[in-house]
Amino acid sequence: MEAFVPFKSPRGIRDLLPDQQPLWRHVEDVAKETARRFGYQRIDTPVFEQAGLFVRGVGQGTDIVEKEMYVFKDRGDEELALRPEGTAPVCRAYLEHGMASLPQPVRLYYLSPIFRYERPQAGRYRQHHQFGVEAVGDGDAAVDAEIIELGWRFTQALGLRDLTLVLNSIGDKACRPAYLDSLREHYRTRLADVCTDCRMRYERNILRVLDCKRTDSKCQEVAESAPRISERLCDACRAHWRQLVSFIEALGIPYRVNHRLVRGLDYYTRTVFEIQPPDEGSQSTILAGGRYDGLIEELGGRPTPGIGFGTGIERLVANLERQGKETDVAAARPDALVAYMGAAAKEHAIKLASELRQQGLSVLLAPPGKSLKGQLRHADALHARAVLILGEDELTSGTVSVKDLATGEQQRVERGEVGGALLRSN
RNA sequence: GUGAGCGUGGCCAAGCGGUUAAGGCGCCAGACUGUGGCUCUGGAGAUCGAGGGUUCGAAUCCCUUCGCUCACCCCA
Repeated sequence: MEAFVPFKSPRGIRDLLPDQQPLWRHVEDVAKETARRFGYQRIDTPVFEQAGLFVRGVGQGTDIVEKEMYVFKDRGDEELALRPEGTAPVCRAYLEHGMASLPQPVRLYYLSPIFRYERPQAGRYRQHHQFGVEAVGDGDAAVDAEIIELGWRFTQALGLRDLTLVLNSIGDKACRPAYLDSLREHYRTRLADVCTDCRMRYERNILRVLDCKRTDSKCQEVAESAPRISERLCDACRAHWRQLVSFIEALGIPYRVNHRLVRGLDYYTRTVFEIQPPDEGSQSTILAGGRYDGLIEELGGRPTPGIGFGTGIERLVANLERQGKETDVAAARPDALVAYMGAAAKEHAIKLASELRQQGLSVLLAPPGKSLKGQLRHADALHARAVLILGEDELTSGTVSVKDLATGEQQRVERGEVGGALLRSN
C-alpha cells in the first residue's frame, strides 16, 4: 500500500491567491485600457490546439517545439498541445475566420495562459500568462512603430521605471540567408574559441550565437567581431528599418539598437524588439516581439505580414513588486456580517442576509455555534464594516441591532430599513 | 537536460548527536451569563519532506529519493 501523499500543484505551476489578485487585476486592466486606446480588440483562442499548428508556425527546430510543448492525444487520437505561445493561434484564427476580408491590419490582443515544460526558475513557470498584441495584414513600418509604442505605453502606464527598449532587424528571406552564410564563415575558423553551446548553435541555429552571454570563453569577442546584419540588409529591409527608427524617434520613445538581439522563434522577420528592466536578471525580459511576415503563409494562407509582442504578467508583477508597488486597490470587505443567537434567530438571519444581498450588499452569515463575542471577533477578523445582531429582543420587536465596527456605535433599526441604512453609511 | 543551495505545525522560525521539538504570527476559546479590535490566560495544530544507514541514542551525521529555490540552456 502506497503511503498517502497529499496532492500538490504540479511542478512550476502555482495558485494565484486572493492576496495577489488586486495587483493582477490592475495589470490586466491597464493592458485592456492600453489596447482599447490603440484600437485593438480582444480575442480568446483555446487553451490547446492541434500540435501541428505550433510545429509548423513556431518551427520544428525551436526549443519550444522540440522540448517544451505539453503534447497529448485525445480519445480520438488527435495530437494536441497546450498553447506554448500566443501568436500562432491568433494567426490560425485569422485564417479560420476569414479575417483577411476585414479592413487591414486586423488589430487583436489577448490575455491568456501559456504552457511550457521548462525547469522552473525565478520569473519562469510552466504555466504563465501573457498579454499579447498582434497586428495582422499590414507590413508598413508605421505598424511596427504602433505595436512598439503600445508596448512601451503599457509598461509606462503600469509605472515601471528605468526600462530599456531594444531594437534590431534580422532581415527577411531576401537578405538573411546570405548574412547567415557570412556569419557561419566568421565562426567556422573560430569554433575552438567558442563555448560548447555556441558550437551547437553553429550547427543548429547560427543566428543564436549572437546572443550568447558567456564570458568564460571568447564568445563575446567572436560575436562582437562578427558581421552585423544591419550592414547586410537588403534595400527593402533597410528602408523598413530606417523608417521604423525614425518613427520611434518621432514618438520620443528612448531606445537602443542591439545588433546582437535575435529571437528564438523561427517566424520572425525584420523587426525584433524587447523591453528589459534595469536589473540584470537572467530571464529579465518583460516584453518581446517582432514582425512575422512569413507566418500566415506558413500556416496555409496568402502571404500576409504581421507583427506583435507578448509580455509575461508574472514578470510584470514581479517587477512591480520589486519596485514596491502598493496594491492600492482596497481588499474586498464584506459590508456586514449577520450575527444571531438561538435556533429561532438563525432562520431570520439567513433570510436577512439573503435580502441584503439582493439589494447589492456583501453579506456573510456568522459561523454556527459561536457566542456573540465569538461572532463579533469573527466579523472583525474578516474586516466586516458592520455586524447585524439578531437576538430575542430584536426578534420580538422586528428590529435589528446594527453595530458599526469602525466606530463601535450601535443602534436599533427596523428590519426593513437595514439595507438602506447600510447603503447610506458606505 | 546540467549545476548549486535548501527542506522543522497554515506562515515565519530556534535547535546543529542525548530528557515530553523553543518562540512569534495566524486560528480557537475564556477573563460573571447578548458585544469585536488592545491586554492577559488557556487550547488545538509537527510521524522535524520521504526511505534507508551509522550510533546505546538523530530534526541534528552518511546515502538514496522527492520537492522547493537559484543559476545554465532557453524563454514572457
